[in-house]
Amino acid sequence: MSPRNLRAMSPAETEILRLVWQLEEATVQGICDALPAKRKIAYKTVQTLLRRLEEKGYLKHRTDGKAHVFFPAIKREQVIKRTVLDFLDRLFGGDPRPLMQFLAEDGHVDAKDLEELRKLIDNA
Amino acid sequence: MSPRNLRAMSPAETEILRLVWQLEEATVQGICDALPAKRKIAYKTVQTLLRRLEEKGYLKHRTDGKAHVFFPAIKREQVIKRTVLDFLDRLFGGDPRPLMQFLAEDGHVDAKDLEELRKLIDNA
DNA sequence: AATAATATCTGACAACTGTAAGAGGAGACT
DNA sequence: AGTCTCCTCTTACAGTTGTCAGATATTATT
Repeated sequence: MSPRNLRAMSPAETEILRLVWQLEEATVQGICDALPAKRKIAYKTVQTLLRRLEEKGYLKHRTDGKAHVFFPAIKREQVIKRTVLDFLDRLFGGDPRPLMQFLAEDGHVDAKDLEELRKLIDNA
Repeated sequence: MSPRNLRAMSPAETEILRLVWQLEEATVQGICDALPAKRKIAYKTVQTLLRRLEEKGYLKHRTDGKAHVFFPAIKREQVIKRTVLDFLDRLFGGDPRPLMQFLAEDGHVDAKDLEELRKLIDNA
């Protein structure tokens, strides 16, 4: 139960969990509708992924009418933290700077964003 | 052959590839020695992971004496780019800012690092 | 030359993943 | 009441992953 015992989620599961976070709670259909147009997954597949996320302890559901409404069982921040740190370890040996640098250099974060982040830190 | 056709690497493979980058080139034994003390993997397992990385096109090897010396077949930057962007997509829908913010807030990057990065951008 | 040490090559195998189809229930429409 | 539609529940299945062991080859050593 403890987030320490969380089985890792697969890439496809991660994709789905993100959408649940975005919608705050969601039915299978809801997730299907929220999928990026580019990314076509069958209803049944989404259902499987949601079930597995629940089995692994990331989600819970309640029943609303005939449909299941899934919602997070663990705080997003916790999942993000574990996931990012794990990623950082494997790809960069735990050093976050190359990642920051990549984000900065590849134009994914511009100077303004960076300035905001700087303030965010200075004020912490 | 084109990096466009690269099959995704698994987490364990990523871990190993990072060590090859770090050592620039490496034998199975070299990787074993470079593994973090925390992370115990059998020689044979490392061998399998290196072989799979080669099958997938991430590594090549030459023979030196009786041992294989593995080295990158694709530029690290390319792999990093694909891997990070994929990660970003799945976990954050492609928006890098929450990731930057996480890195900043969780103290993994301090104000000084951030300042450096800011310069890096301003001068670009 | 026989032996020890060290490698590779090949094979294994259960668990996990991605992807989905089929059976069957419950409410809505005719 | 029968049928259409939308769900869930159960089952499937090949490919990938994590983890290694056994057989065999090559180099070094005695």
